[in-house]
Order: sequence, then structure tokens, then C-alpha cells
Amino acid sequence: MKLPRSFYDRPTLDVARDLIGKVLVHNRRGVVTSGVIVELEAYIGESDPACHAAPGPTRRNEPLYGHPGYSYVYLNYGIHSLVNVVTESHGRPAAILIRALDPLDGIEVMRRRRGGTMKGRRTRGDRNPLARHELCRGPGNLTMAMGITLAENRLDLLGDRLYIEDRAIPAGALAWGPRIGIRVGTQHPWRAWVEGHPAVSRA
DNA sequence: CGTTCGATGCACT
DNA sequence: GTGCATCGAACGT
Repeated sequence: MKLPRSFYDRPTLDVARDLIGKVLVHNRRGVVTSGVIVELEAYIGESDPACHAAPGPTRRNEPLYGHPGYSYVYLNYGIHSLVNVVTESHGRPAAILIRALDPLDGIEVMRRRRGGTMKGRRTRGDRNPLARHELCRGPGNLTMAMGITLAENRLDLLGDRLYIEDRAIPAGALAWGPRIGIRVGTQHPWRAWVEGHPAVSRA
């Protein structure tokens, strides 16, 4: 069943803890892809220097100041769309970055989306298909596999296009540590993952 | 193994 | 003009 608004309207670290093991679903014109969330990072408030809300309200970070249970998608390094889930409420800007999934539905669609070219060259042939645990490893890879782009920014996660379900899937042991890939705010242990899962970034 | 570095677009100063 | 919440190709051991 789909997670209700009240799930997201809570302290961000509580939402983060409970999101591990839940299922992110994208229905793009009837093409469904989904996966179990196995890695994420929390970005909390204007006082968190790594949070996009650190400079205060801007046009880009507007979703962070909006309602909980909405998507926040932005373009990173000009190439990767990264997907976040907005949490809390009452104008407190916070969100959770989804970093890795264990794919469930649409695995062949994911393989097709992850294939392709770079600099006009084939990067991966049909002979060397990605393993299941590689399809959604990393925040840029998972959005590519699921077909999540800037068009999926500001979507209500209680809608039918992009949402999160509780399918009561047993997750492994939960671990916490510093966030990775950032240059500031590394002192906060706000990255969570399923211990030992092969889709989790090796930090 | 390891490290470096280019691709690429947009928000923000 | 600068700097990214990245990825993987291309090098050097």
C-alpha cells in the first residue's frame, strides 16, 4: 500500500530510517519500474551546509519548503537527475536523497535505459548486461534506470506516477554513517543503508 | 589494483 | 563565471 502523507510529515531521520526497505515505484506512461530502497541520505534544514536549502529559499530549492511527500528532482553535474523525497513540514526545508535500490519490477526496461552510448561510443553491448544489483546502484544510475528526470520534479508522492509503497519486504541490518560525495557537512552521520547489500556504494 | 579527468546543464553570485 | 548530493573511461602502477 502507498505511504500516507503522515509518513513523510515527521522528523527527517525517522522518515529516513523507515524508508529503508520500502519500494519506490515509477509509472511512466504505463511502463512500471520499482525497487526496494537500500541506501539514502538525509539533508536537513538551512543549518545543514550540504542541504540545498542552506542559502535560504531560491527558485530551485522551492520544493524543500513545500509540503512533505513531494518529490524534489534536480540536475547534478549537468548529467544526472537525483531524486529526493521532501519531509517534515511547517516550512522546515528537508529531504531524503534516494541513493540505491534493489530492483523489483521492470528489470529489462532498466537494462535498456542503462545501456547506450557515451561520447558517441557504445559503452555497453548486449553481451555485457548489467547485473541486477548494478542497475540502481548510485543516485544517478537509479534515476536513469527508472526514467526519472526533471519532469518528475514536484510530483505528489500520493499520486499515481511516482510513489512509495510498503510491501512488507524484510530488509537487512540498518547501518548509519557519514554522507558521501559532498565537501561540507560530512560530520553528520545522515547516510543510511542496508548492511552488506551489493547495490550500496562502497565508500 | 589505483588515480585522474572529461562530460554536461543549470542555479546562483 | 563558478561549482556541484556523479559516473565511468582511460590511463598509471
